[in-house]
Amino acid sequence: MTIASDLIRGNTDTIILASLMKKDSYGYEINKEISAKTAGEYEFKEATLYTAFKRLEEAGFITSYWGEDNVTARRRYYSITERGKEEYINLLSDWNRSKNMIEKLIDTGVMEDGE
Amino acid sequence: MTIASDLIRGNTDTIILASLMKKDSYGYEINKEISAKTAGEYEFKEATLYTAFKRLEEAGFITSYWGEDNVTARRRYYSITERGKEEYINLLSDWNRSKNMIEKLIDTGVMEDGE
DNA sequence: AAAAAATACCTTGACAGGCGAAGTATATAA
DNA sequence: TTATATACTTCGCCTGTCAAGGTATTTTTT
Repeated sequence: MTIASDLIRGNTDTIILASLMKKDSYGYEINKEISAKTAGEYEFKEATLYTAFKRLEEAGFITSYWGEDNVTARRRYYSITERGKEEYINLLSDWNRSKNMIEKLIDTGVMEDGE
Repeated sequence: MTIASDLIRGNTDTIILASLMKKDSYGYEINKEISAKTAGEYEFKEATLYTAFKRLEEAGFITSYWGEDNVTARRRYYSITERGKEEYINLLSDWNRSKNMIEKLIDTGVMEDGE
């Protein structure tokens, strides 16, 4: 069962920023964390992920730096900025509001909760 | 406060089908119902709404017919099909799964519930 | 030693859905 | 008579996703 990407779409940035709220990280690792948290059910497509990084950096919500020489391939680390933290809070609030709205609009009582 | 359309995007069809689960209806009316249910917070843009009708009809999830001559302007009524009802159930289930996934991924504990 | 897989990043071009803008047509309210 | 409400339609732009392809290094397997 695949998750329709249009359902995740509006939350891409929020997911990335949420991850960076905890610690600096890089694309590959963020994706693996998402995969782990969702028991392998979800992961960004690479093009989507790196496009999102670019978008977020241009908007000033994250900054990036090359990781120290490490054992494996080179890594570009991302760090959330103050403005990014504010944005994350705003996006969370947007999600909560839209979630409630959607629930109000799509419920017809035909489905059990949690189904 | 506007709702980001990317947060609604994946639910456009679900919202329309949910409305048609209750009774046949037409574009303008569906939009007014949505506006009422959300206390004026949301409404589809016309182009979005009519594009969605076309998409749903081509997919066989709804059918349409012109309303009887009425007092105001002509109305194209839409009716949900059996396949449309199945699709609605599937979309509801998709929503529930993705909603849970998203919550798992965006929560960092910084925000109170319902905020 | 060679091949394959894992780690890690990047870019291009196509596609789909949302939507601003503009248009059509009728009825009612000011 | 002018504006507003009702009601639908189409065109073209914009944005985000993603298939496909590429680069480079390290580790594991054969």
